[in-house]
Amino acid sequence: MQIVENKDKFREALLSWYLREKRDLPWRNTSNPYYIWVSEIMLQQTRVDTVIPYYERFIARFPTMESLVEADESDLLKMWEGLGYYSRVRNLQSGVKEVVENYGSEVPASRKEISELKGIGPYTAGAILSIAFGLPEHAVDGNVMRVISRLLLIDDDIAIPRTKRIFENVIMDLIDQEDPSSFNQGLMELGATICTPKPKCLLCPVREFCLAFNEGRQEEFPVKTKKVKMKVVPVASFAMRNEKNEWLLRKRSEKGLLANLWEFPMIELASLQTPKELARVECDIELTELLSFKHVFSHLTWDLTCYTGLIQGDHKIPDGYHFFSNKEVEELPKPVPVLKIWDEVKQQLTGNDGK
DNA sequence: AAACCGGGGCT
DNA sequence: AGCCCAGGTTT
Repeated sequence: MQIVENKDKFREALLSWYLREKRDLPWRNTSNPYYIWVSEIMLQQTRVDTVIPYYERFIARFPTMESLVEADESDLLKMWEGLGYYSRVRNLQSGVKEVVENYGSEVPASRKEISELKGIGPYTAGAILSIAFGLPEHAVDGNVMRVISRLLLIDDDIAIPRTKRIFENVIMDLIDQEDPSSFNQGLMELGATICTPKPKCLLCPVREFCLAFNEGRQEEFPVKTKKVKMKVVPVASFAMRNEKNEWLLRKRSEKGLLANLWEFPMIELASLQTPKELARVECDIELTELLSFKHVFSHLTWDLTCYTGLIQGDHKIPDGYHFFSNKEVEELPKPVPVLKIWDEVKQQLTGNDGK
C-alpha cells in the first residue's frame, strides 16, 4: 500500500500507534509554549534520557520566561553543565528576552515571527508551532528524514543542506490537519524507537506503507555521505593549588569551544619538553601526574594528561587566572573533562584526609 | 556550502 | 572505532 494514494490510512495508522504507545515525558504533560520551547532546545542533538533530569531542574529553577530573563550567565551555564552545546542556553535566554520585551511574554504563533527568535531554526519553529499551538507546520529533523526516506525511497543525500527542503515539502503534503502535534511527534517517536538506524521493522505500525521495507532495502536509507576523520590534540592540564589550598582556574574565551566555562590551565602540547620538565625549569615547581584520558568532541579529541602541584612563595599569576576555594570551584560551571579532573582531585583530597 | 559547536549511548 | 542523536549559527 503506497502512502501517496492512502494518506488518510497512513495518518490513522501513525496517530493511533503514537497515541497508544507514546512515552510519558515531562514536556508532554504541558501546553505551555515556553516549556515546549525549553524541551526542544535541550533535545537538539541530545537524547531523551539525558534531557529529562536537566529539563526538570531547569523548569523548577526558571518556571517563567521572566525568571529566565533575569538569570546571570553563570547560573544558566551551571544549569546546563554537562549537557554540551552551551550556546544553546545563551540563545534561549536571548530569545525568551525578545518575547518578554517585544511580544508581551506571549510566544508568537507564526513561523515568520518565531523564526526570528535567537536559537530557533526551521526545525524548532515547526516543533513549537505544531506541539504548542496545534498548527500544521513541518518539523524535519534527522529522525524524520530517516523515516520518510525509507517510506518513500528518497535517496537524496541528507548530508546536503538543500535536501531538507524535499522532506519539508513531503511533510506539508502529508501532515494531519486535525492533530499536527501528534503527527509530528509520532514521526519523531517512530524514528527514535523503531525506525532507528538499525530498524525494527517487525514492530513498525506503518511498515505496510514503507517502500523500503517492501523491497527489503530499509538499511540502505537514508543516504548520507561520510565525514572526514577528526584529529587528536595532545593537551596538558594543570591542577595547581597554593599554600591556602586554593585552586588556580581560568575562564575560557567568550567565543569558540566551551565558551565562558571554567578550566584548570591547559596547553596544547607543541613543545618537545615534557610539562614536568618545563615547570621545574621555568618555575621551580614540582609536578606529579594526576590522570590521563581522552575526551571526544564531535570534531576533535583531546588526549589529555593532567598534572598537579603546589605553588609556594611568590609567583606572578597572569591576567584572567584566579585562585578559588574548594567550595568556589564546586560552584563554577565546568565542562565534562574539567569535571573529571576535579573529581580526581577531590578523591585525592579525601584519601589524604582519611589517613 | 562548509565549519563550528558537546556529550553520551550504541554497535 | 565509527555512527548517531527531537539542530542552529557563523563564515
